[in-house]
This record gives sequence, structure tokens and C-alpha cells, in this order.
Amino acid sequence: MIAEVIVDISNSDVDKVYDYLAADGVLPGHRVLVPFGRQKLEGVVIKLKEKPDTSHALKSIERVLDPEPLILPEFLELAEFMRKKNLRYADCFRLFMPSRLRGGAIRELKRNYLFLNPEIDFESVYSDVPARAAAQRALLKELSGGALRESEAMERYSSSVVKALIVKELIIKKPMRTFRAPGGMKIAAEKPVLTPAQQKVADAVIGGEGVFLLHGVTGSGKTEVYMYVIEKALEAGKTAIMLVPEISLTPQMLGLFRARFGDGVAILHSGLSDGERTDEWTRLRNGEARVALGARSAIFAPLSDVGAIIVDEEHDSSYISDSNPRYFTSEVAEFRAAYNGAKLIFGSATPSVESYFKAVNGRYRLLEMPERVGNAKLPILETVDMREEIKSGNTGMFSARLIREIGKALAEKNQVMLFLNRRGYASFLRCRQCGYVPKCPDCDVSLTYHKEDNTLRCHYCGAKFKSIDVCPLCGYDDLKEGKTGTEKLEEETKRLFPDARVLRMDNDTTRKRDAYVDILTKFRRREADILVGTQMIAKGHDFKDVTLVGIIDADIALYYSDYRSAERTFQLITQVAGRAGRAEKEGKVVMQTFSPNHYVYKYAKSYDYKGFFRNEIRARELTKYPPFTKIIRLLSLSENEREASSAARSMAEEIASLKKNGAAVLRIQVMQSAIKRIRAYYRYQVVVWIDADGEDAVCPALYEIGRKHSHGGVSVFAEINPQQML
DNA sequence: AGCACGCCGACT
DNA sequence: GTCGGCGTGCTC
Repeated sequence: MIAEVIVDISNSDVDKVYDYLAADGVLPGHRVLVPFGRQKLEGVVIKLKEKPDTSHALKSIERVLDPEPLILPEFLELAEFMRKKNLRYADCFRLFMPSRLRGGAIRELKRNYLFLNPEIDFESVYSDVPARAAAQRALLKELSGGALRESEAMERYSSSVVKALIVKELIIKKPMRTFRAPGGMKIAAEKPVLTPAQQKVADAVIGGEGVFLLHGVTGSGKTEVYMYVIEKALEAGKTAIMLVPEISLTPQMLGLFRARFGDGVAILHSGLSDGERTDEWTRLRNGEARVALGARSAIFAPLSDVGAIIVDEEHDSSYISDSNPRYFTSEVAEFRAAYNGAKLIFGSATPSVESYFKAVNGRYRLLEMPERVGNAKLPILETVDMREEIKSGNTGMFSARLIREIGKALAEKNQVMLFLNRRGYASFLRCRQCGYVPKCPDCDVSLTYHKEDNTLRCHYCGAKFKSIDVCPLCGYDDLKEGKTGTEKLEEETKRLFPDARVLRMDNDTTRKRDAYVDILTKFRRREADILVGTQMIAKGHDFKDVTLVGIIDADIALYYSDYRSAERTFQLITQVAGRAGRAEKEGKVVMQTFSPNHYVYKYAKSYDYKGFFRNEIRARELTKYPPFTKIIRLLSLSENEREASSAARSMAEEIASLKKNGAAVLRIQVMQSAIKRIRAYYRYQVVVWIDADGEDAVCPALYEIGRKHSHGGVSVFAEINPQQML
């Protein structure tokens, strides 16, 4: 028999099928060890066949690494699907299994457990232990109820107690495979009865076909619908996958699912240790857990017979991987749903324009939940025109209005969230005399001033420098500070409200592993009155005492003038607003803006998603942007500027000749990237507009052109509809 | 990704 | 003469 093998090397030159002689018993999906050149490599068998496709002399598979194929047949097909989308086989298989399972051995975590010696009768033994050996009796009693980790027994009793019982041969010690279960919060959640609105949506999903887009306002109770659908899948003997943005995977969320589905839930996300991930993966693979809850990568949960897939907050950018390997979670979800005949729900309060467009066109089935559960009102949104503030002499970051509202909320013993999507203290420093601005030596961006540790930092490569007090060029000692970030916002808030307890949450305060959970917990426990932060505070966390949300600079996302900036702004405002007034208290949102007449604010204020969508989709159609076209960006990187630019130009020429030969290419643009250099690599790009449905026809050729130009000092990366074009 | 082959510069 | 720089090419 001949086996087609993919070797575990992530390099386009070797990312293809290699034929090997296979003994009986080798099956598709098996991990195998194969001789490859002069080395021995791990690979995956993707197919068996009678005759080789090559005249090459064939080598034999050296060894099969697992008793049963580790890769499910579904994933072999998924790999083929993803490969058409410009991913390498090797990268696919790396996504499909935890890294621990590669590299030959599956290391199991073994721990010593204590058991009662099964050869003796508990009752008689127990009475033989003298009453004064209270600790020994207690331990025996506990063990009669089940095994206990040795380390735990040592901790709770003592080593001498354990030792004594082992010497008396009343208990035995045995190593056992343990599964590390990442923790969740213990929540006693009885199953609520669905509201009529929730039930209607749930019934539509259960009784319907195809892919669903659930458009439900924040607080409308989408999670209950998800859990209901998952429950139905489980009742039918199937499995389920629930995806949330990484940031929403709080202990509460885990606790909620644990309470509902018990040990049948496995968690998959990037924060797990290798060991934890392997254990959770294995529990899913062997059927012990039937619900996978996790971030993006959990879409690859090794479940068979998937009955439901939920993608919550579907508009969230974390569903699109920003570095290689790039894949669209939604595409994988649609593939798996189709393969398994599973229910697939994309849910959001602010669906992406692309998804909503599909719903409007019938590609997805649209479901709506326009009301909050329990009559809770949506907060009132107000804009404050910051131009007027400046005219009236207020150049600070707080408008008079916002200061007043914060004061009121604090006086009423409520909590406040202040949102500013820019971290650091000041976005740059500039010498008032000669105009010098400190820039990153490796990137074409100015350095952000961080007052906390008096550093200048590059937010693109992470470089850190000691800050300056005088201009290094002219020696002048008055440096102007650029746009303010969260650090300064925190400082200003403390200055204006000296009695309030202020917490800050951004990339800089959450560097440590559980820091962000800690900050949120503190805030929830009312150990602070005001939470200041970036994007992070906008997502998915409910605080019942927050009645006011201040958006310090609502325009930030609008400044990035790409076709998605209005959409991003709308999503952000709606999300941030969703944090206010979730319980019986009514909420208010104050948005400070310099362009109050922008249509985003009009629609956001009245929670008019549909109005926003109509406006936005018209603009996209006129300007020929997605979803009416697809944009492919070929990014050319090189330490040598001339090589980067000439590769880009040469690619553009080849694409132009494709177009001439009739390819569905609409427009080609060669240019320097918005940021000309990052990490010492110059960035040039070719941006190609193609027909909305032209991906299969055009993209393979574009990828090939990119690959051909990835040579010597130049690397080319291809991206479809890039999130941002930096 | 490795590893060998191969073709030019500086050295005991 | 030969040691060794890393460009190029190959792996069923």
C-alpha cells in the first residue's frame, strides 16, 4: 500500500504530498515517522492508494505513532479546504492538534493517588486504628469515599499520617493519569426558562436549516439561546462548539457552562498551558467532553458528529488570525457545519457589515432579538461636541458635561467606566523649538511616552527607551505632548475626582497572566469607583452598578481612514454603551467627539443598526469595497527598501497581465504601506480588488505570484480583506 | 526546516 | 594549498 504523507515542516517548498510505502494497519489520519532526506520527520497520512503518483524510489514509513488515527477524517478534508485558502498542510495539522502531541511522545501527566487497599475490609480496619490516631482515621474515612491526590493528602493531613497508613498496608499509592481542568467560577445556575423572544429564536434554529445570524441587542440574552441549542444537540447525541472572543472567556463564562454542562465542557484557548491544552483536547477527542468552549482556535476542537456551532460576537476581530497561519474562523465554522450538518449561529449585537449583508441576501437566515431581557432599558447616548468645549476655553480631556455626569454618578454611589482607545501617556513628544519627534529606530512611527516608568515605547515592535527631558537636537527643554492615552486619563481622573478610587485596564496593566481578571474582579466587587481603559473594558463584561460610560475620544477609530472605520466605530460605541445600566438602574453614555455630525453617531445614538447598515452598505457599493468586492493585499517585506519595492512593482505587473488575460481583477494599486517600516523591515504592498465571488478563480494565481516573489531578502504575505493595512 | 554541495576569499 | 563563508537545491 502507498500512503500519502504530509511532513511536519512549515515551508512552502516541501508542503506537498510525499508518497511512502506503508505496511498494513496504516490509516489516513495516523501520525507517522518517516525518513525524509537525511532526517526522520513526523508526518500525517492523508490518503492511501494502490499506485504511487511518482517514479521516485519510495521509502517506507518507519513507524506509526499512535494506535488509532489522531486526525479525524473531517480534518483531512478541512486541510484540503484550507490549503486552497493559501494555508500550508503542515500549518493546518499544527492547528488541528496541540503541540504536545507533536514531536513523537504523548506525555501524560501522572500523579500519585492514594487508595484504600482493596484487599482489606474497610470496616474491620477502621476499628483497628486506635481512636487517638484521629488524623489516620479521618484520612481513611475520606479515602473510603474515593481516591485522593497524594499531594493533597500531604497538605491536609501530614506526611507521617500518609506514611503510617502505607506502612500498615491499609492504603496504597498508585500513579494515575490526571486531567488538568482549567478553573472556572462556581456558579449555581439553575436552568432559566427562555423568554418568549428567546424561545422563538431557539425554535427557529432547531426547526430550521442553514446558517443563522442572530442579531440581538446587548442584554437580550443570546447566551441562553446558545445554551439551549447546545443542549438540544447534546440530547440528540451530538457534540457542540461554542466560540467567544478571547477576552470574553472569563471565569464567569466558564462557570456558566460548567454549571450547565458539567464535566462535559472542555476549554480551549491560548492562555492554557501546554499540558492543560493537551488534556482538554484529549478529553474532546476521546468523547469524555462533548462541548468545546473557547476562543478562535477552539473551532478546531477534535469533536466528531458536531451538532451545533456558535460564534458569539461574530464581528470581533479576534476571529481573524492576524499572523500566520491566517484563517477565517467563519469559513472553518461554515465548513464544519456543512460537513456535520450542524446548526451554525453567528451572533452579535453589531454584526459585521459582511455578515449582515449575507443575511439580507438570504445566504444566512436572520434572527432578531431587539429587546433586552426583563425590561432593562438601553442606556441613553449623548454626544458632546468637543469643538464647542475648546471654543469655550476648555482644552482638557473632559467636557464639562462629562465631569458633571461623573460627579453625579459618584454621588449616587454608582460606578463609572471611561473608555479611551489609546494607551500610554502621550502618543508622542515634540520639541517646541525645533520640532524634533523621537521615533523608533526600527519602525516608521513616533514613540509613545509612558510616564509610569518614564519610557518612550514603540507600540509596534515593543522597543523601550528612557524618556528625555531636553531635546537631543537643540537642547531646548520644553517638549510638547501629543494625543493623550489611558495613563494620562487615569491621572486626570484622579486629579478631578480625588476621592474616587480609580483602576486602569490596558495592555500595560494586564501584562501578567491573570491581571485582567483581577482588575475586573476588583471593579465588580466595588473596590473601585471608576474603571479607565482601552478596548479591553468594552467587551462583554457586565457590571450592575455602572450607570455611566464616558467615551473620551469617540473618533479614534474614524481617523484610520480605511473602509471599515465607520463600522468599527459603530461597533465600539455600541459595545461600550452596552456596559452601562444593565440591571434595574438606567444608564447613560457620554461620547466626546470632534465630528458630531458623522452619521455613525446619529445611528449609534438611536441604536439603529439597520439604519447604519443601509447607509454603510450604500457607501461600500459606491466605493467598490467589500462585500461588493474582495480585496487582496500582497505585502512585500524586506530589510532592503529597494528590494521590497521592486518585488511589489514586479508583482503588480504580473497581476496586470493576468487582468489583461481576462482574470476578474478590477483594480491594482502598488504603494508603500501606511507604516513604511516595522521591525526594520520596509513594507510595500500590492492591493488588488477582485469580483466578490472571484476568490476561487483569481486568488490561487495571486498566491502563486506572492510565493514566487518570496525570495532572497523579500518575504511576501497574502491577505484577503485585511483588517487593517498597516 | 535541515543538510549537502559548491564556488570564491583569507590563513596556518 | 585548504578551511570555511553562506547561496542553491533537494527531500517521496
